Amino acid sequence: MDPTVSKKQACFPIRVVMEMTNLTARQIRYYEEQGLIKPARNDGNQRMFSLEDIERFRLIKSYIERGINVAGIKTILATNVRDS
Amino acid sequence: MDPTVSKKQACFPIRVVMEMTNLTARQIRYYEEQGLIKPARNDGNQRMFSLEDIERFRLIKSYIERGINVAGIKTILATNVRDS
DNA sequence: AAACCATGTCAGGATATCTAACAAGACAGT
DNA sequence: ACTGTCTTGTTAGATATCCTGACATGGTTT
Repeated sequence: MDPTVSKKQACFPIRVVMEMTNLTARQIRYYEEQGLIKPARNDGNQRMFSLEDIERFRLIKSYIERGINVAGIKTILATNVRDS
Repeated sequence: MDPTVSKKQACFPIRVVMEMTNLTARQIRYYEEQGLIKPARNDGNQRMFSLEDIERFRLIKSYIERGINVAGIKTILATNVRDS
């Protein structure tokens, strides 16, 4: 009865993701451009993010803060993630 | 570690609520206008809804479908809800 | 018939997001 | 020191979304 959001449900616009991750829109788009993440799009071509995406951004951010560059993160995520 | 959304966190724009509730934007705004619900607003004055709001809309919708009018729903919700 | 209720629809304006481009600081290699 | 690459900022123009207010309409009540 209580409403929930499944982890894969793409229901968050970029602004909310910015707030939830403390990343800038520029960073979010750049990480996508670099293939670290592939958010869904709505009919108007606007990015829509899931909780899984947000979790991934937090991971990315923690790696960035540890000084790992995008190429490294890409490799780490590729080997860690079972994309079903 | 896993990301979650608290029930009171206002993170859904109206379009997502439309999809999640099968209500029209007109209905959503009308129910607010009638005092059935009071969604948050972001800095740009756009409505931002929480999971609690969505739950409330589902409740409202079920009453509407049972033929109860807005005045009746208002009373029901007012007596049922403990607004902390 | 007149009034009211709930919703649709439209217009004009404000806000949000998109892509593409250029700028710039940090850092690496030469 | 120079050059190139990486990451992020910023800006511009276009598109998408959302806002309020107004009028329209079918259904119900009086």
